[in-house]
Amino acid sequence: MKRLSSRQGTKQKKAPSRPARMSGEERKAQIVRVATELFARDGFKGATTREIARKAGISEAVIYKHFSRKEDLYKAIIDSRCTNPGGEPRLLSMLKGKEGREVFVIIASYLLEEHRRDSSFLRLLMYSALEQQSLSELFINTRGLEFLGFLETHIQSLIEKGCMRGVDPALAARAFIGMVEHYSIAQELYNAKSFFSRPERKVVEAFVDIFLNGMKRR
Amino acid sequence: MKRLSSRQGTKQKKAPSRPARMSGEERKAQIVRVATELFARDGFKGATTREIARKAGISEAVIYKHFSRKEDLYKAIIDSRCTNPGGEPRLLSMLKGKEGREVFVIIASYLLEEHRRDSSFLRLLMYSALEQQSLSELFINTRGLEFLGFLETHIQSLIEKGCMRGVDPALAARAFIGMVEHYSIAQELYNAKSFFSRPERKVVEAFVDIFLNGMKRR
DNA sequence: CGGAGTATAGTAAGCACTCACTTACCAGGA
DNA sequence: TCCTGGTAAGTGAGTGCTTACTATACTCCG
Repeated sequence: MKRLSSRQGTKQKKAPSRPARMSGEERKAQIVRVATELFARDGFKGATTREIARKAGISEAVIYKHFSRKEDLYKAIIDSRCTNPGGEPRLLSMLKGKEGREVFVIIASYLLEEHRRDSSFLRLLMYSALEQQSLSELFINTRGLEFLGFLETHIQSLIEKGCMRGVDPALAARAFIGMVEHYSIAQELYNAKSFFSRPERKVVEAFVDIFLNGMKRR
Repeated sequence: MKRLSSRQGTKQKKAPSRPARMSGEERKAQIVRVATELFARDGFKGATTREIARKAGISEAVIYKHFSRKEDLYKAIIDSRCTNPGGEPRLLSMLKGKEGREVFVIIASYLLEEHRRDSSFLRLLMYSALEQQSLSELFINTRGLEFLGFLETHIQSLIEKGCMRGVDPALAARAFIGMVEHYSIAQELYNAKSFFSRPERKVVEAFVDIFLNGMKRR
């Protein structure tokens, strides 16, 4: 009886009994997707396997078929974030061949846009740092420091070429990233999606403007 | 059975059983102090009443004599932080009568020093924002936005006087606070107490220098 | 004595994680 | 075409532990 043959053709999810059967890899990816959302919202400790399961429409046991511990699931999320092709590599390729002001505009736009598009990354980052996950180092190194280093080198060479003043390039890089990233962080910190909204382009212009002018030789 | 009568007669404190007796207010303040540390370390959800009690050398029940719910304890912490006299009022009084470059130096020094002295505040702030505590608004408003506003007004007047370029003063204020505050936040985010350490004075000089030069009229 | 301060010993609910079991699906022989 | 067994995918009902929070009795001091 109860042949579920109908499911195949129709996409209706009215039957609450069993979820759509999935291949292992599909399911695994789905779990990671749901878990990302919840870890970003509630942190590692705050997110529960129960809710992840519920939101994925499966039982908790399925999670443990794919990930032997909650921590493994977290690790999988970080891996997927660090190796995903939409990340730093994209930025670095965008920067290829660019010079002068445009470099800074691209970096600033990238950071702002990236965060607006997907605030979960920043939240994951902040949580992982606060919770002192040992895993957070991986996170930090691949997504945090890498291009701070790039910027530092870039500024260093501009100073050597005489285009910029002799400010400590590491500090200068931090100053620039700080202006831009703090703008995004503050939207989370002050949960103020609205309290301070300017067109993204205007924000970028102002920051790049202040920074480049500030670094200009007299 | 197990009559603990032995304790009664002797006054020796070799028995680790009972803590020093305290007055209600003393005990309350002590609990808040310990709890602040743990909430800052682990967040609201992560911190447990059990550990707070253990670290204060008392039983959980004592906590609940003073605070009817865990949330009340959290609220007490925030109150104590917001009304504490070492906060914004101190900064604003330091700024009184100051002008020009010095204003920015004072603000930057204040932020850096404040955080170095007590990083738990920044952690509390970040946690309360991430965990979407309804209480965080109080936190934010009294300690976050207030002097962002002050800075904005100050910059506005400098622009009107013709000392600075006509950049959106709100954006300029954010840029400056961003540079400075991000420096502190990054020490938590990248848990890099060491990876990037410059003398505080140098950091302040560099940031103020870049910012003021960037805002100068041509 | 009375009451503030404290401990012991709970409670019910929630947590990560497990296990014995059921279902859906596919391959291949009749 | 239908039957059948192997297996991956999924489950419900746990386990033992931890959580926030409580009921109640004991101890000290004014």
